[in-house]
Amino acid sequence: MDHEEARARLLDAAETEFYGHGVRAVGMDTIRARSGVSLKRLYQCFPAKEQLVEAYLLRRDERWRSSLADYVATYAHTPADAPTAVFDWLLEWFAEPDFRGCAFVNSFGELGTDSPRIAAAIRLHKDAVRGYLRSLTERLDVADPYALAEQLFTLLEGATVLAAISGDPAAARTGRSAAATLLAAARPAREC
Amino acid sequence: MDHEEARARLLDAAETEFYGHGVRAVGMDTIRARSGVSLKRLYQCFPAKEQLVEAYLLRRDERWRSSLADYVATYAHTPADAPTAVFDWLLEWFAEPDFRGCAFVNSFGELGTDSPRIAAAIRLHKDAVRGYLRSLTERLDVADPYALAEQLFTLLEGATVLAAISGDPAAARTGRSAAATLLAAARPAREC
DNA sequence: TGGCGTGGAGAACGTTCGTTCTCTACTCTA
DNA sequence: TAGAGTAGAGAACGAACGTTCTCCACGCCA
Repeated sequence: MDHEEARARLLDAAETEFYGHGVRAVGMDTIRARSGVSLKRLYQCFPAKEQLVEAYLLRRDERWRSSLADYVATYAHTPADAPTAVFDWLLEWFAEPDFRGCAFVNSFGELGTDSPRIAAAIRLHKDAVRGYLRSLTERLDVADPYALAEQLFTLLEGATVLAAISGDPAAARTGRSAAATLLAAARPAREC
Repeated sequence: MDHEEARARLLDAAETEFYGHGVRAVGMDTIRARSGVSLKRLYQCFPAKEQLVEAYLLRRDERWRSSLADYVATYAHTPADAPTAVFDWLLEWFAEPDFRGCAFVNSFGELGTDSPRIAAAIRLHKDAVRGYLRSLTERLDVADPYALAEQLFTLLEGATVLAAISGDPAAARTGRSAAATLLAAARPAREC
């Protein structure tokens, strides 16, 4: 097992355990056991737990946004369909058996106050999502695409929180219907 | 100091510390030090940390909803103003210096998987908020008040998450404008 | 073949956790 | 004043944490 594979297995274990139970609830020995990587190599790859958490969040950010963007690119045939497609993707995510809300929101609640590095990684993710939503609304014929993107972002975050706590993926449908209404209201009123 | 005062001081300390730093980050000795209640009395009032956390959440639920409902009752002069008044209250909450997001969302991320009692307290709170929002939309002349309440709930949760992570209370204004648009769209289209 | 450096297994370190125990001081009642 | 019960301060306990260290087995160049 070379350095790259050890790193990947550590990040896989970190993602499963930290996302599933919270960061503070999981010890480094659990990461070692689940990854099959020795403690010595673990600390060679990540000199401290905080750096493992940070790397886990950065990798999850990239994968999460890629998955969303790929889905929207595939299923939204026109720019006007993109915002609702975001919520279709959310519905699939919420229905995954190990869904437990937004990893970044959960980590922020746990560590945001006491770890500036992790707080920064979390803000990086949220800003990237915001940027992605803006790229979708900028293509639409609306008066204020940034304001619309912020509203969609708010719905996305709210749906995620409510789906996690209630356990009901249908929260995505509420977000979707609200997004559709906001989208319709934001379009220049041609038909009037 | 009698039993009631000890209990209140413990809950005050628990609220400050658990909300400010997360539950797992705060030890029982910190609660003792901040409350001025001896460890022996602490364990007489709350035989385990989990029960202190549960009591902290239950008390916060009552106070949080009372504060919101009082504000809305005071400042919303018509039923139609109530939904946006909710977001006016949020703006004030977000601007408080120790605001750190929703205590229930944060606790759920930390403990929701491993502590059924705390998960239940969190769901109780969210269901109570849902019920309150429904009581507001039921008074409106809209086709589906429950669906509208769920949309408002989604915006409320999303605004809270984004305000906490970004540190910008303006997230409440985004929620407010989206709520106003949804409210207008939900009203029977008399004027058309 | 023989030394040598790398890597794994897991013991060990010091700290902190939740929780319990000990000891002392004080306050009531007879 | 003597005795009994309560409460506080804080030591003590076992477990778990993040991190480091020890020891041994194995693969490489002379």
